[in-house]
Amino acid sequence: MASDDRADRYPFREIEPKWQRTWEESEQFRVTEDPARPKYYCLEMFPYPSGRIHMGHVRVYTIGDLLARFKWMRGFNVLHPMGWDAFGLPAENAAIDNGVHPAVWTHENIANMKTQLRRLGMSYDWDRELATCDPTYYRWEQLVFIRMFERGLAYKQRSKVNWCPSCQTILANEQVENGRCWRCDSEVTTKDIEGWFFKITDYAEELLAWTDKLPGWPERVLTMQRNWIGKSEGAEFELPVAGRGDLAITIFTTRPDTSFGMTYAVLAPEHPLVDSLVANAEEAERVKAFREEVARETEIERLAADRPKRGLPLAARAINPFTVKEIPLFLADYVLMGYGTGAIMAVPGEDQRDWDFAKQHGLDIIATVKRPPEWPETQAYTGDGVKINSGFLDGLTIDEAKRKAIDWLVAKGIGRSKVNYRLRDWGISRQRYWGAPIPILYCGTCGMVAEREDRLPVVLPEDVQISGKGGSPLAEVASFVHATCPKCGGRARRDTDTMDTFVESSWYFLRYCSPRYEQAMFEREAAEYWMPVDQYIGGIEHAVLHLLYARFYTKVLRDLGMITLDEPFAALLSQGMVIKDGAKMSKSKGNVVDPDDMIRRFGADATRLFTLFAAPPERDLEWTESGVEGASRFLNRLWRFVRTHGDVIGSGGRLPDTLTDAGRAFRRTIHETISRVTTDVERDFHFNTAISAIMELVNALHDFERDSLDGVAREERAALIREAVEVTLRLIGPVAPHFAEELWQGLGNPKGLFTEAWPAVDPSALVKEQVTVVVQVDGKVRSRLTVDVSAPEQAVREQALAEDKVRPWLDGREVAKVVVVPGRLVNIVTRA
RNA sequence: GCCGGGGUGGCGGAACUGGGAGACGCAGCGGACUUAAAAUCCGCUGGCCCUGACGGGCCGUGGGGGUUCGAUUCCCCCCCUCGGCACCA
Repeated sequence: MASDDRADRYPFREIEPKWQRTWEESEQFRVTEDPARPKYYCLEMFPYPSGRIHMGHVRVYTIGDLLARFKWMRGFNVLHPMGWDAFGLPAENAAIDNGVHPAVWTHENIANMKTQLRRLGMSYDWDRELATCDPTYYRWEQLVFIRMFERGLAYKQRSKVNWCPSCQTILANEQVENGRCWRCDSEVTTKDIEGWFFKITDYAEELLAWTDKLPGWPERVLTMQRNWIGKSEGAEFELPVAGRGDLAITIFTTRPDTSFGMTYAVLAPEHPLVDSLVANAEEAERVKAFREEVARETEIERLAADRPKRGLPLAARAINPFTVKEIPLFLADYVLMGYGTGAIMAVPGEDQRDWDFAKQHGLDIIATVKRPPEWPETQAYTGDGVKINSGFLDGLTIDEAKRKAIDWLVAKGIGRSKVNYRLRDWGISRQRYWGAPIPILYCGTCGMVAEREDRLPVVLPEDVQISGKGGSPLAEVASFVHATCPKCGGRARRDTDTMDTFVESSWYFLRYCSPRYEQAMFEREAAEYWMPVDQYIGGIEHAVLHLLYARFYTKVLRDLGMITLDEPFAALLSQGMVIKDGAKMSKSKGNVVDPDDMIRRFGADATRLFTLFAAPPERDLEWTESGVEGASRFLNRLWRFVRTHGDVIGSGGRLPDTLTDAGRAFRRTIHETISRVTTDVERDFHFNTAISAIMELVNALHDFERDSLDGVAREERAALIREAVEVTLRLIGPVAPHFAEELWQGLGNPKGLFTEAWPAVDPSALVKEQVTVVVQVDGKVRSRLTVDVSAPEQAVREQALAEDKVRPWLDGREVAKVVVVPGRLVNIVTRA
């Protein structure tokens, strides 16, 4: 037992708490703005205080800490803050289950998790810690809410919204995943109620345009956001209803060029025009039955692929304005009220859905694009081609025809070009307690009124009965609900909804810049200095949630004149999940690894080392205990080396002017390692290969120590070993900070490791006199040569051709060509 | 269906700009130390084949084609897989 207490193992249980205390007491990672130094804002997505950290947290925060410490050593002024995304449903559920108040539960969890993060040795500026449930925090988003309300960017509307029956609240579209609640996985239903929305659709075009201007973001995240915004360009125009001069159906299409092929049109079942289109009571009855049939489908059923399309023909007919022919009208479930105009022109010739529907109902199909000869008769054609059967569009390409068709619509005054987005406004009302109150009141005389800014914050009351029975618990708190009207002073009632917790996380990165500032959301100069976040790190699950909301909110703050900033996050790193036995860690699978347990058994540094080493950051990380043991073994090996060679390292002084061959080779390894680790960390985020390079250096150090006793002068040997050790400790510092700091200061270095500069590459150490050149015959390696770097190409070629191992391969063949890549290889190409 | 990742030893993963495939680590095997084990240290470790041995050959980065003196890397087609969007007109 307790084998890790043996003398040949480093005492992480002593040194880790020791250095954590020292760094904190010396306020080493406390920062202020300093225009003289380049700034680096390193931010990891802040955690929800669920109670305990998990391996996913360890992974993100380890990556962030590595970068922050690295940037410190690179001379940056580093802002590396931490805080708590403290509002949200789990706190309320805990209250319902255990009777503990959400505030109490949340603060206890924060205290726990803070202790855990400290045990990992994170370099946070704890002075900037914040919790979003604090009134001094959320008061500012209430202020912004009011300003958004005044500008129409926040509005209240009754509409069909996503409703989670289990969480008893509205969900934003982004919070519904495959028809299920993002948090509790219950099936989402729809509900027709009033709620508050942020007008994110006003920013759809800008949010989309900037996805092409964020080179530091991973492509997959940008793609997800583009898909989510879902821009489509086309035209909108009117179809007159035959015999009804008063009625026209507006449709949206991305293919106005195919208008001559429109052989029918379709309305969404719930389209408002339908009631005025029905001919008689009998038809009204059929429409009603059809609507009910469609409405019965659940969200999940609607998502199922290859459903047969349900349709109902109407007696009324429309007129295709291009052909001036009457066409049938249908209601069908494949047309959605929520997109475009809720009505389409159907072109079965060039749209597979319309084709399927037309076949089902025996409707006409007209091709308006010339098909390739081998095109099957059984499906719509969506490819390129020349327009046919299309009147004045005949002979044009699709793009030309689109433009000409739109021009024609505009000239006739019945249509226009139109851009549609899939993105919907952000529903932010939550019928729950543990969130920031919406600062709106309802007055009998003045109606809906925003709270006066000088009466903010609207504080969330603490004396609340939380039943979980539904409806906002705030509605039961008389002292909260009854207030005076900010306008007339009369009696008014407060809005009892709270804001989506994603509102708090949409600006916390700005608050970190001046977390105690009392005059505004943030101190402008501080924010202008620190923003944007230079490196943001977090999980892919927020690709279209938090990361879209935060981008939107930042643009709103900019347009409110609060800051000049277009985008909050210059670069984003989406780290992969931590998995075990091939699956995401979960209690039900029983494959959860507890960070505290790892820290207790292997120490924070070995845990950190393993999470960085086992996989590149953006990929999933398979947790293996033997891997952690390997990480621990490496640290112990280095520890033993430094401890048992103290005398050699201590006696290491200035390097002699000239080195032995062995010494020069070793020194080249040292400096090549610095170079590799630096680019791996700084440019590529290849932390795993950075660590393997350091491991190679340590291996080389052992070899050099052993092999240099003879043949290398004692001064040279000691100086090189010292250089190698000091370089290694500085390189491994950001990965295993306690370990490196202990050894570093143990060598008698007076200053802390993280106030030291990152090691610099000595270019002269990289110079090679000789290189190994591969000799190939017809692309296959047959020999290797060691030649002087300066050897002329001709000489290398001749030496290669004369090689003993090469000549047999040339026997009976003629040399056709010799390719020489200087310093790399010679390829001798032969023919019979 | 559209968009975006990815596919390399027993495993995690490496490979600059088209130039030695498999770095580093895990697991495994052999040896040293030990009464023994653990720990540690040294060595081997893609597959197939030839050789008594020293050595050597062939194959090999999802599959098929192509470009090239040379392809894990570039181009075309296909398969598998993960993620996003999706009766979105």
